[in-house]
Order: sequence, then structure tokens, then C-alpha cells
Amino acid sequence: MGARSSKRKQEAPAGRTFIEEARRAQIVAAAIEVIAEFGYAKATFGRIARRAGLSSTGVISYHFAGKDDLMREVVAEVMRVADGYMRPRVEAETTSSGRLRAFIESNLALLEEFPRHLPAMVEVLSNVAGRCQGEPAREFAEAMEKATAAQIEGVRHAQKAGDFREFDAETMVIAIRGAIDALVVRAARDPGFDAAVRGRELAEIFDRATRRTP
Amino acid sequence: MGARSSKRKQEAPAGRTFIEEARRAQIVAAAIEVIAEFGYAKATFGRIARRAGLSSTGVISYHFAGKDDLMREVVAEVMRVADGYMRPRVEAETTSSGRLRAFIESNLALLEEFPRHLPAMVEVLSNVAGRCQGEPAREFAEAMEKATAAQIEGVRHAQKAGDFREFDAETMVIAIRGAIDALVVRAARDPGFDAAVRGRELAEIFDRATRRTP
Amino acid sequence: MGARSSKRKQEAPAGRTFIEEARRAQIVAAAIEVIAEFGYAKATFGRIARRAGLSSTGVISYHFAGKDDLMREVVAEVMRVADGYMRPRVEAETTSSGRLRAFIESNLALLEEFPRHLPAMVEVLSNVAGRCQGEPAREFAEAMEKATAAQIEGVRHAQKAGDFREFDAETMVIAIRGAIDALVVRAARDPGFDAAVRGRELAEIFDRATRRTP
Amino acid sequence: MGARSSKRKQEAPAGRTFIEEARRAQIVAAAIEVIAEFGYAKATFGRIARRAGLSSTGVISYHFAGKDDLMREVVAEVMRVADGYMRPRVEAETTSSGRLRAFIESNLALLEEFPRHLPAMVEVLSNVAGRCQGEPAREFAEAMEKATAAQIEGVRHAQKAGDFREFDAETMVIAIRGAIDALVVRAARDPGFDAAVRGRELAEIFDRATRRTP
DNA sequence: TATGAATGAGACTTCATTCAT
DNA sequence: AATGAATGAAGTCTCATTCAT
Repeated sequence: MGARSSKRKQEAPAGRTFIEEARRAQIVAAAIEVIAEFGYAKATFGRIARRAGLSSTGVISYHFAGKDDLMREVVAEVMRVADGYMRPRVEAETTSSGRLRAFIESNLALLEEFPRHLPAMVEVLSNVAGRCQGEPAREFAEAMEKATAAQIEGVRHAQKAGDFREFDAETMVIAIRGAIDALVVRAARDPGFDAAVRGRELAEIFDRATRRTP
Repeated sequence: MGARSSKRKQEAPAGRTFIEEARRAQIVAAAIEVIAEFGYAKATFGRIARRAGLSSTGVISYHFAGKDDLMREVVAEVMRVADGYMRPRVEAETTSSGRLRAFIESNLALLEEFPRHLPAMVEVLSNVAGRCQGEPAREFAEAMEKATAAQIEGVRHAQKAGDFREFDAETMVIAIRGAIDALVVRAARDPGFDAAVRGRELAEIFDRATRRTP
Repeated sequence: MGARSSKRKQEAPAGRTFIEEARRAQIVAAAIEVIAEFGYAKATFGRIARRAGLSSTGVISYHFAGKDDLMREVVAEVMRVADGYMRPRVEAETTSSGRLRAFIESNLALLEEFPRHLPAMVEVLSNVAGRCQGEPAREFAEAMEKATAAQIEGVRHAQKAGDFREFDAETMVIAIRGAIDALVVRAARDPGFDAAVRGRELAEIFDRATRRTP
Repeated sequence: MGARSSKRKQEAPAGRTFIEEARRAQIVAAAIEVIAEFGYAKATFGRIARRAGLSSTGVISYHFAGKDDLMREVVAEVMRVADGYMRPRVEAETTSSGRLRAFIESNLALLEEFPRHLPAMVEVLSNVAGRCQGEPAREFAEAMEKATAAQIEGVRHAQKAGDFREFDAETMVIAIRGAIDALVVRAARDPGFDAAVRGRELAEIFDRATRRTP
């Protein structure tokens, strides 16, 4: 039997050897590329293994409990990278509107640093999460829900502090998310896409939408 | 011989009997429901046939040239419905900002009238269009591109007329589209979703984003 | 129920109305064209119906007991035509070697008069007959066997009469048949095929092979 | 991932493990038997898998890129065997007529050694090659064309050297091929078929047809 | 720890055939 | 006598997953 039966894989997410961790990372990286390039539906283990330079799909099944597990890892990886990139940029800002701007702009800037990461995540989330069938999907949904809830809370807090005008925070957060994702998808297709310019434009749009009227 | 041979299927989209048209409509309706509920990947002929009360997937293959053909029909049907619903509401408005508001609000109102239609279309478009592999995908992509281009042109025109302030029209149109789609996806999952309220909120957001500063 | 149940179709091959006979002939003609053009495997009822200008495959099933029945009819039709064309030409000859030459040359000439007939028959015979599965196949086999046997008998007779030299008549007949069929197949593909020239050449070959040495 | 991804399958025909080669050979052998027995049309993956003692058709799809690939392998295998058997026998002869005789006789002798090989190849070639639809078919057609062209050239050379009399080399080669194939088909059906005798008879026939008159 | 091979469920599609009208 | 619609079996192919080595 493999080092970790599918049971244990679920129970003990940690405690991996260095080499195993490396393989997982390698596979996740390949998966991100393949998903971004071919879309979720065509991101088969076969293609991912080939991209990773692996000779068999068995390796993937060996390291991950299943496709859902791999996809969860893909999303987690992208979130980790996104957080590492965006958080310092957002936290460097002192005003609410500054943070909103930084959030939007750094999100799009991320697209230039890691062109495949966000498109891959958008693909996965729109295909796996949402529909609540099976554990992993629910896990995604809850994670996203939590992140969104935190953002909403932040916006509400800013509203109370008088930094933002009145509006429905939840709708605003969803709108911002949707607008960014739409640009991400666009970027994945349009080679001449200028992320910096688009980021500034989008930030401007939502700045006007949230700003208190003087 | 199928209702329409694969050759003729491409050549002569019209000329269907009443009963065949009815079956096609029934299948498309079932497909819309299944796609909205299970997502594009799990919207198999089997599930769609079962939902439509059909005894075999062969019936679907009999009436449609293939999965792509069915999906094209799904998108076309949703667009037909959406256009019938939104166009009069948008065209009833006389100002640019009124039209923008009507566009957004009627788009979300549509969600209440046909809760499955927009989610299904978003699913299909994000999975079939986009990556340009094969004729039908390209067809979608071009249709969407054209629609988007028209909207951009409309916005630019309004800007020139002084109805909207200065901003990048393309980014704005994409942002609006993305924001609406995000709410559509949200609505598909959240039973308590109030489309009217969300529509008003979203319209407000983009009204502020586009309005000339007084 | 149709005019003839599948049972009756087998039992009463005759007694058809004029119009029914016409339809059958039309379908057989279409089948011959399709088989010659696409090969046996791709000669589906759909293609045949389309070629015949029929709107449904049901018509074919209505007029023929099944695919095998249609194929039998195809072979019978080609044999009828071939016999009508070749027999007078063969019987006009008075010598054995003249008849052999006439047989070969008229067979290839037939290819020019009815370019689809022989290729179609070769297709059907090599795919349906031979393998003895089911009644119709056996029927074919026997019919061919009988025709071949008659030819062998004729050759033996000519040998006894001293018109032909000594050789195994059966092998000779099979060889002639095979050589002609190979040229038929060739003709079906090669647009510049000159049937008259090839016929003369082939007749010459087998004339030398059968002629008594002086 | 299959043993060879469809990409690699085309690119790297070699580089197979021993066990995979064995499976492929086993499947090809089963295919040859099934084709010879049931004909090309009924030689389905299901029947072939059953004959090979395999539990599912998936195994075949795993080892071959598709049905065309398997059929190509079948033809290649038969040609390999035929070449190995016939070439030494033909090349051992020093005269043109000796080589022709050896060609015909060894071809029929092969029928006794491997009774299913030639019938299977004839089946495949007459069904897959011929009509040029798709890459693999064209590949076959070209290979056969080349072989035939070489034979024609050889015959012409012998004619120039005065070994053969005057006749159209192309027609002669096609006739020989057709005659042999007809006997091959005959042999597949007739249990009492004596390949050696038939071979001698056929060789005699074409010897007389090609021999210079003294 | 990894892999090659196999598996088997399930997908789409094609086709001859049936049947009510 | 004909037709359009439907059927269902059968076919090829793809994949995630398993397992012995």
C-alpha cells in the first residue's frame, strides 16, 4: 500500500517527507499551468502528469487522495501566493480607500507576476466549488465564504468609520470580486492585456463607487 | 437517419416540424436546468435525458448534431429570452444613465423570472467559449465579443455626449459584466437571494462609477 | 402494419405493386452508388436514403426486410445487369478462347457503362458473403458458388474439347475472377483508368495462360 | 494516462517495455484471428478483447491510439511476417521466371503456415485503404502503392532483359495480386484447400502468361 | 517512493429498426 | 404507401483510480 491510504490522506494532511512535499508542489504547479491553458474540463491527470514530466498518472493518484484533493491544493496554493503578494501591499496602506485600491491593483498585478495562477483558480472555483456535492466542494465553498465574509466585514467597518459611503457591503464585495475575475479571464486570453493599466482603471471605478461624496 | 443529417444540420437550421421543435425546446429546457444545477462538466446527455423524461440519450443525439450543438442552442435560447426581457426595458429609458441602470436591473430581474437561465449560460460560456478549440467555441467567442464591442461603443458614445464621465469604456463594460455574473452565480446558490434589491444596489454602484461629477 | 410484414417479405418475394417495385429499384440504385462511393461500412441507410432523395430511413426498412435483404437485392441487380450485358457478347463468340476473351473484355467494358455496379458488388460480396452468418450471407455464397461452378464446368468442357490446354480449371476461374475484381477496384479509384485497354491486356494474359501450345 | 498519449503515440513508435510489446502482440494476434473469422466490419474491440482473453475493451484503447492504429499494426504485422517468409524464397531464385514462381508459391505457402494472416490483411486493406478518408487510410494506400510500383518496376526490368515477353506490366501485377488474393479468400473458407497445389497451378498460369514464346 | 499496466464506469455517437399516424 | 420520431443496442474512446512490483 502507498505511504498514505486515501483515509490517512484526509486525516493527516501534514507530516510529509521533504521529497513528497516537492512532488506535490511540482504536480500542483503543473496542474495550475494545465488548468489555465486548457480549462478545467480538459485538465486531466494525463495532461497534468505529462506537463509535470511524470511518466504516469499513478503518481498523481499516489500523492493526492483524488482529483478533488488536487484541485483543493491548487486553490490553496494560489490563495497562498495571492495572500503573500497582496497582503503586504494592502496592509501598507493606511486608509480604507487606499486599501481597496491596493487590493484591486495588487490583484491585477499578481496577474503579471503569476499569469497562470488566478485564471486557474477562477476555473477551478467556477467548476468545482459552488455545486455542493461531496466534501471537498463544500470545503471550497466554506473557505471562499469565509474570505468573502471577512472582506464584507472590513468594508462595513470602513463604512462605520466614515471612510466609505453607504451601500450594501455584500453586493459591493461580490461586484468587486466579479469584476476582477472577469478581467482575469480576459487577461488569460488577450495577449496584449495590460494588467497595470486595467488595475488602475478598475480601482478608479470602485473608488468612485465607494467614496463618500464630499 | 437522424432528424437532420450532420451535413444538413449545419446547412439548414430551419425547416423543422412542430413536434421536432417542441422536443428540441424540451431538451434545451432540461439542459438549462441540469447545467444550472450540476454545472457544465456534469451536464451529461444522460442527466439531461432523464431530466427531460426521455428514455435514452439517443433522442438527444437524434435532435442535435452533438453536445456542442445542444450547448449552442442553450446559449441561443438564453440570449433570446434575455434579449426579449431586457431590450424593451433598456430602450424605454431616454438617458444613458437610465439605460445603464435598466440594463443592470433588468438583468438581475431576469434572474427572478428565469432563475436557471443566466446561471446556465454563464456555465456554458465559461467552459465552452474562452478557450478557442473547435468551431462552436469560436462561434460563441465571436458572438460574445461582438456583443461586448457594441456595449463598449455605446458607453463611449455616451461619454462623448457628456452623459458619462471619463474612464476606460472597455474596462467598465467588463467590470459590469463580471459583477452581474458574479451575482448570477451567487443567486444560483443562495436561496434567499433578493434579485431586485441586489439589482438596485449594483445599478447604484455603477451609476456612481460612471456619473459625471457635478 | 406495413404492406408486408418482415415474415411475408421473406416468404413472398414477388407480388409487388408497380409503385413498390419502383421504390425498391430506386433504393437499390442509390445503394449501389453509395456503396461504390463510400464502401460497404459507410453505406448506411441514412446515406442511401439521402442519395435516393428519401426523407427517412424508415422507407428503406419498409421496403426491405433488413440490410441484408437490401444487399442481396443490390447484388442481384448488378448480376442482372452484368448478365444482360455480358451474355450476348460471350455467346456471340464461337470459340472457347473467343468466349473467354469476350467474358473478360465485356466484364471490363461493363465498368465503363455502369461504373458503380461492379465496384458495389465487389464491396458487398467481400463484406457480406463468405462469412456464413445468417441466411442471406449463405444465399450469396451459394449463388456465387453456383456461378463459379458453371464457369469451371465450361472451362473443363473446353479443355476436353481441346480448346484449352491442361490446367486446374478451378484455380484458373478463381484467378480470372480475382484479376478482374482487382482491376474493378482499381478502376473505382483511378480516374484515368482505361477499361478497354485493360480489358484487352487482361484477356491477352489469360489467353496465353489457357492456349494450347502449338 | 495511457501507455502512450495520443501525441506520443504518433511521435515515438518505439520505446516500449517488454510487457507492453507482448500485450500489443497479443492483441494484434487476436485481431488477426477475429478479422479473418468475422470480417472487418464485425471485428469490434469487444470481440477482439474477448478473443485475447482481455476483460475489457479499455485495454485495447490503452495500448493503441484507436481502431485505425490497431488495424495499421495488423497490416504491418502481416507484412512483416509475409516479408520474412517470402523474401528469402524469392531472392534465392536467379531467374525472373523463377522469382515470379517463388513469389506466387511462397505467398500461397504462407497461407498454410499462417492461415489467418493474409485473409485478415486482405480484409483490412479492402475496407480501410481504398477509400482515402483520414490519415491512416492514406498511409496504407501509399504503402501498397509503393509496393505495387516496385513490383511493376521489377517486371519491366525483366521485360527489358528479355526474361519476360511483352505485356502491360501494371495490368499483369494487378492481375497477379488479384488472383492471389482471390485464392487467399477462398482458402479462408474452404477447409480442404491445398495451398501448395494451388500455388503451383497459379504460378504455372502466370508463367505461361509472362514467358517469352520460344 | 514510484510506475507501468490494467480496470471499469461512463460518455458521446451511430445505426438499423419499430411504430403510430 | 409513407413518414417522422423514437428506440436501444452496440461501438469507440476517455479517465480517474487501483495494484502488484
